[in-house]
Amino acid sequence: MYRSRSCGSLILKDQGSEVQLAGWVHRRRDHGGLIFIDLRDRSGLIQIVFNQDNKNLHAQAEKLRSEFVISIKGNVTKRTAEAVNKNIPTGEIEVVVTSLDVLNTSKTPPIEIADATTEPDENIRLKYRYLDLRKDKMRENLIFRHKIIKAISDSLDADGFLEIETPFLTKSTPEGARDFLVPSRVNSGKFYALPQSPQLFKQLLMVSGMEKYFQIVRCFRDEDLRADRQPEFTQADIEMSFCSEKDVMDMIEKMMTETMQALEKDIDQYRGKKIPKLALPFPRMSWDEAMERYGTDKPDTRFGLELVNISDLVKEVGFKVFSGAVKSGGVVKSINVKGGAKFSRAEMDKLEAQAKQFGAKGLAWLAITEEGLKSPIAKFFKPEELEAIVKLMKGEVGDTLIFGADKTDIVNDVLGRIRLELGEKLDLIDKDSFHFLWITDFPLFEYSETEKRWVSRHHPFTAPHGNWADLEERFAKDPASIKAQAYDFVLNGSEIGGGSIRIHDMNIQRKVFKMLGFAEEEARRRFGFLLDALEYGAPPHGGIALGIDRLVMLLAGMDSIRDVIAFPKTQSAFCPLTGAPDVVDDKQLKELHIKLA
RNA sequence: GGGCCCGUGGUGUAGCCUGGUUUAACACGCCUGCCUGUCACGCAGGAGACCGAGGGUUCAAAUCCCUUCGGGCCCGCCA
Repeated sequence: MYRSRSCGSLILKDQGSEVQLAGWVHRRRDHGGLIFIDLRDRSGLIQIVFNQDNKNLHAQAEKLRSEFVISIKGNVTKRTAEAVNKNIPTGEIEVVVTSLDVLNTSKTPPIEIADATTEPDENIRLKYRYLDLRKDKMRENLIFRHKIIKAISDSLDADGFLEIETPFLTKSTPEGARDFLVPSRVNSGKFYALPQSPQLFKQLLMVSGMEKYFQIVRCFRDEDLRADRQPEFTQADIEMSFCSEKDVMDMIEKMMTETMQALEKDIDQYRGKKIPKLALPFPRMSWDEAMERYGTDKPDTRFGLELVNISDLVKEVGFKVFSGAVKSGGVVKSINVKGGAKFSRAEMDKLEAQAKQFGAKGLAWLAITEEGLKSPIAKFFKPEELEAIVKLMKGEVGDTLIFGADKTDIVNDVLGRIRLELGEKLDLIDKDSFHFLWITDFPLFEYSETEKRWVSRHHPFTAPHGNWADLEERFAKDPASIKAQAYDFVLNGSEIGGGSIRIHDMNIQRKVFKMLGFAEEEARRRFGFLLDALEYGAPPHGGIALGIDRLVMLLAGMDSIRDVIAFPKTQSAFCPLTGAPDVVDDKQLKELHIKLA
């Protein structure tokens, strides 16, 4: 036996009892005759004391160094009033050691575990991840992650959902992200793909009559990495039968609320303050409205600075950039940057440079000052035209209006991004608030410029809104106007989940494949198993998948998904710890029937 | 595929712009010694980097230039 108690569990009431503890030497304070050690295990810290009552023991203690692993026996003692350390939970007590066992020594670690203020280069953190994870923050993050997953699982379990595993070695499907491929040894020249999500399997489970399925499951997408994107990531994948969109959203709201309740203390601790309770139901906003007001399908509603469409006001003005944009089917939108008039010319130039980077031709602006309107474009307008714009924008002295004029999607994209920049720059974002939001009524299709065809916005199994019978007619007329029974779940401007009601009718599914440009034969080859299944009494069904890593990151207030994943990869998809990916033996390649170019 | 930032003892940084008094500085850590109430203990002393790698410019390069490798943020990409 190495221990009878955990370090962090000791409390004042334990005084007088003899305990055995095991853990790591966190810090040592050697006073010569008296040695203090902060002993650390997963539960926390406790100060242990070596005095000179036992000379032999004291001599052993002198040799202890950072990160040595020890087991001790000792007596829990109340500290004197002056000696209490209010900074740690166990600060009222200490353990006077009576015997010491060094279980392992340690080299001086390249990461200072006890130093919470500095953070080594990420390369070093990942190479010595097992040390990095010893630090308080990382340990807390992993514990927090565990609790979130458990809360989600508990909530779904209580609701009658079954956790069912689905294959990792599966079939490559077109559409969507690039697949990770796994060569088959047994089937020469053939490949499995790792799932981008268990999408088709969970639908099949509905056909199987499982009714309510969930899985905390790894998904794989071979795309470039970002602060919030890893090639393998975890989803809470959910599917249910006989449900409407509202049923799914209601269910997720209940689950999220229960999860937030279960995590309340942890979240408050992360933020160092009480976080207000969530307001229910979460706001639901159509995709059209989100694009109109925020220029994005994942609006950060923690602050204002909304986009306002001023096309009607400017379609006849002399300024061709504005009127021309409207006349050619585009749009002119404006943001009232409250207090923006204080920006210097250089700051406005920088903002414009950013807008150009985002794809704008320029960024017009108009400052409302005590001395009147200041703007490089004012001279192109009649005074009453400017007045009307300022009035519509509710402009006041001290504000700056910025404008985007172009094709609708460019204006939305540019101003949407500029809005986020300004939100940060003007410090308008309450970092300790949680704005959950549903975006609904997505377009079913969008046109892909690269592929020169209509592609699914969500995925090809998404059910359209409206009458399914005249789907082809609607598609022929105006593909972009067809809305989907699809919804995204947004938190603070991040997409943390998305789902849809699926097509459960083989004929409709077949038609959608056709619209997407799959020949009958190809659809059969790629998705035949799904089409078959839909012919055997497939119930209406739908579901959603939540990105666990992002959710944990946002709730914990971290800036990178890597801080809530035990062993993540670098931006170049490399693992400094293991050295993966790496070359393999010729023998292995040969068995897999693979010849390198 | 593209843009921007970074790389200096074990760790985090300064120095670089404006090349030469730099024997490359500081903090943490590490080592030795002293110390019985510290808790980021204190005090005294010490070791440790030729500046990511390669090339170039120059009398002289951590410093300027080019190439390359690695890390980060972003665009593209991510149904």
